[in-house]
Amino acid sequence: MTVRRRMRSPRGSGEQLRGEIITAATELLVNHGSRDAVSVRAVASRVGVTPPSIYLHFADKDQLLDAVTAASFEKLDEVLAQAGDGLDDPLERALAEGLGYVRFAIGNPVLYELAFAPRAGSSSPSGSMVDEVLASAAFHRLSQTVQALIDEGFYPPGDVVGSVLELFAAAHGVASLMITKPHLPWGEDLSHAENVLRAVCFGRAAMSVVGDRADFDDARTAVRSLREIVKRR
Amino acid sequence: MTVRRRMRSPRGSGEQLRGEIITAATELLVNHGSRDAVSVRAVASRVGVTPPSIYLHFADKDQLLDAVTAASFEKLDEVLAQAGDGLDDPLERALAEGLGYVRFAIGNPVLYELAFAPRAGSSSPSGSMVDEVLASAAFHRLSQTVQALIDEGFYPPGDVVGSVLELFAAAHGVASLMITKPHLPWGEDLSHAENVLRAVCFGRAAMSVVGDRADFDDARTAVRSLREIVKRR
DNA sequence: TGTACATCAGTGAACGCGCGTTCACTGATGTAC
DNA sequence: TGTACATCAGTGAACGCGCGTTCACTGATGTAC
Repeated sequence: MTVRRRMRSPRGSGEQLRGEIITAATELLVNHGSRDAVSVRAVASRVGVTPPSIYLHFADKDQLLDAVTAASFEKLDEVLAQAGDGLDDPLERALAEGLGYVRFAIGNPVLYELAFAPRAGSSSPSGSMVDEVLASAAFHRLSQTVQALIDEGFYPPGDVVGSVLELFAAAHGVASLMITKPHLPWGEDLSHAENVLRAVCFGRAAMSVVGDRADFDDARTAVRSLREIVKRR
Repeated sequence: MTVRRRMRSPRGSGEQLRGEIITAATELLVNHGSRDAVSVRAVASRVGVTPPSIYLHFADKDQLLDAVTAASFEKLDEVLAQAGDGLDDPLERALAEGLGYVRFAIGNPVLYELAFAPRAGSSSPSGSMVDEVLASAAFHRLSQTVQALIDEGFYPPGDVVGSVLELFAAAHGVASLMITKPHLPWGEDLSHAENVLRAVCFGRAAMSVVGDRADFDDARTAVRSLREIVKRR
């Protein structure tokens, strides 16, 4: 293995190495298919630096991985922004953002896995991590879309966060399953993901009409009525 | 640490140790909160046996973990059976089984994590693992429920597996998120999971009425019509 | 302008550790003759 | 009935490995007087 030695950073800019470390760790995750590939030694070697240098910028390995995850979340928000760009219809935007989410996840499976891997010590209710997800730009973006759905009268008003979490759970479920069980018959494209996202969007809206706590007789009646309407059209 | 030595198995029943090993590995996963707690040494010690003995029953550590996962899937099927037992209405059974699934997952988070952790070498299309999930008793059970939904006219006929995967993805999404992001506002009970499952069930049925590939104008119209119907009732 | 000193961005070598796995061996139990 | 042998269910000790992390040190660059 060729060990390229990195140029030493000029005086004022020691922070530069920090970014290079995060990038190198991310590349290791992406190129090799496993998070085991990310060792402090491997990261250091890729940057062209010795292992102790890592500790000049991160207290320990966990903090490095946290930084990688944070960077991924920022990247995710960019993808969502691009996916929903120019779509004025909030329903279409919700679908597009959901699909963008799934596409990002299955395009960066190991990164995604890391972001959603249970980290040791996460059981501690450490205040700041309560809204690690809630505070992310990506979550904020989805919230705006859901708020638009509410304003349009398609989604029930009130619990924006809850509705976002529903969408989030649906997108995460499809993405996570497609990544971890790739042999299941998902089809060639993202049509399965699209079906799930459409179903949950539409179902959320329709359930709110028949009542959140409605039993299934209501749902059944609603679907039958719907069928009549469509037939008559 | 007290090392209890296990009695040597009588002549014909060496297979007995196999079961004890799987049980011990499972308990290690459950008791400690991490899959790192499962080392060959730790498992052997818990059983009361020396590490090399493990290799009398499993070719390597991966095979041991595979066996643990398989045992978990069987346990899952039992939970689903219990959850749906006595419910003749397929809609209610679908919801109950979905909730049972989520309950099992969040009740056994580390076991669940292991079952859905990407394993090295899973990229090889090794024939037998294509339908590891599809062939499971749990999947078969959900298929029967979905088939009943189709027979009842609530779900669209045809793609049973696809519809099961939708339910599966929804349940997995909620469960996985609740496990890995426990600080998000899920509420005290499983009401959020219930909302998602209801939405996807109802949405699936309703989308099939307005057409699988219908654009969102149809969905919007359908929801408005639904609202009229409910208002008039 | 010269020089002593502080700071910064690292290096080099080593630490102890637990891991998965292998190898040669043991000793009780059953079986063949 | 006795005994040689095969088999079974393990043991005990060791292998090499890569890991996260620490510690004392270096050498270039800036700053104070």
